[in-house]
Amino acid sequence: MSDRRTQILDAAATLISERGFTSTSVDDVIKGAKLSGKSHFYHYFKSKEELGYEVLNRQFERFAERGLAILREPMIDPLERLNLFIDAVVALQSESGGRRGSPFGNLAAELADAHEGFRVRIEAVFERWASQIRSLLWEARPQLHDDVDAVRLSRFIIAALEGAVLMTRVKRDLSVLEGIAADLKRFIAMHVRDGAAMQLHRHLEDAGSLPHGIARNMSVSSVAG
Amino acid sequence: MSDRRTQILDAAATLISERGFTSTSVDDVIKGAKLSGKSHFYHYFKSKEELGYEVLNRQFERFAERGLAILREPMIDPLERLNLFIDAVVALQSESGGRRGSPFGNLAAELADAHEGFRVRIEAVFERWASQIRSLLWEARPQLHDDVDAVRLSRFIIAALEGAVLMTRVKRDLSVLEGIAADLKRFIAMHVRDGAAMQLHRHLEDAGSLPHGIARNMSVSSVAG
DNA sequence: TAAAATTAGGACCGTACGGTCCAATGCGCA
DNA sequence: TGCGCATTGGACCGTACGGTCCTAATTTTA
Repeated sequence: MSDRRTQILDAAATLISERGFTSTSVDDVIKGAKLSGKSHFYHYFKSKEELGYEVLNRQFERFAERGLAILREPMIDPLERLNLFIDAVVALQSESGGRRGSPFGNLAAELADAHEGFRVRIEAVFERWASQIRSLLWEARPQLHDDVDAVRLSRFIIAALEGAVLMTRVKRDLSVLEGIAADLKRFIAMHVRDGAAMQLHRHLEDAGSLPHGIARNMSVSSVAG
Repeated sequence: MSDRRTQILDAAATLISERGFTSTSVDDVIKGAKLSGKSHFYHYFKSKEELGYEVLNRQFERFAERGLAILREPMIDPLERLNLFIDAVVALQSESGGRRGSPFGNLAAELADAHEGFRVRIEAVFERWASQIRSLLWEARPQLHDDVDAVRLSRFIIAALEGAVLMTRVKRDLSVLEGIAADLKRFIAMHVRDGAAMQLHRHLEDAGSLPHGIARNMSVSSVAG
């Protein structure tokens, strides 16, 4: 992959995450990537659409590096990893001051109905994400209730996070995301075997500021039960 | 309010909820509302922006009629109303086959960053929505734990629903929303006083098909406790 | 019946968009 | 030296967009 290509992709990713795909013109991308003109751009990408697809993949890979990688850490208790992952999403959002949304959620809302090509690709991204969480839940299954539905729970986690990011953008208030993240952790804790963690959560209203706390308690409770 | 105006607003609402605001042209609206030409449109609206604002308000009012009205029903137990409301959101989404998203979430994702005028108005819509849920929770406070944070819980409910609708659109699968709705009910049940409802929820995995069930049990448990 | 509001229809404008084409210039590499 | 790729720069095209202006017919209302 040439230098210029990634340069263009980076510039496009920033612009698209700020203004959306439709509202980002090829000329904007050219300016952002400091290209000489359109022919320079079309030397690397055959269309704006193709650029969009590649940006989407690239965004996922970045997200995978920073967020999803946590879900795979083999040395940490799986449920603790899940909490760390939620913290990572919050942290990622903090960097843009709550202004920029999830790069997938944005595109999803903008293009899911209008553009089938994007819809399919975004669906695939969500599926890859969900499958990461599912396999983590599978790993944590000794600690969880027998009737926990990993498919449903993974979807719930993603939906809650996407919705939280959206509301955070609208309100321009990071505390919205922080609050929902903490509640989400409590919801997950609800699925942990025996009552210990379920009673516990009420003493951990400030779970957001103690991200490691809950998960450790989860492990303890599962060992106890 | 003249007949034509509402006709235009209806057509615009449909188009915008299908394609988004940016991708809906004034000419599209004119075709949709069967107007004779642009001058006819601009006779009623001074700009496309103004149209958008009014559509947003109108969408909220419709949503308020069908969905939010349930939250205010004085004769039904408040927590049961909350479950009925969640069912109503699912039903609303079913009508478009899961294709059309929440009219607010769509606009929020599309315009929150790009257009301050819309952002502020969408924020106001969410706030009105959240305040309805807050006052319901206030009404239900004898049944709830003392430490329930109504502001946070109302935000969580809205975020989860918005995220669920978004994912349903992307996957084109209504069962996603149904599953998340059921989980959301369980999350709410988690805030109910004493352990009865919390143990109960595990026997009500199919809460989605028994919307009245949980809430009735909530009332019972709160009476018992 | 006259004034006022609504409907109709079209020409027009400036701008922006995605995309094409072309000609010229560097540039490294065999 | 020559081949091929990267870069530069700009003209150009068709289309679509939001919005204005103007005239005339039709309907409503006082």
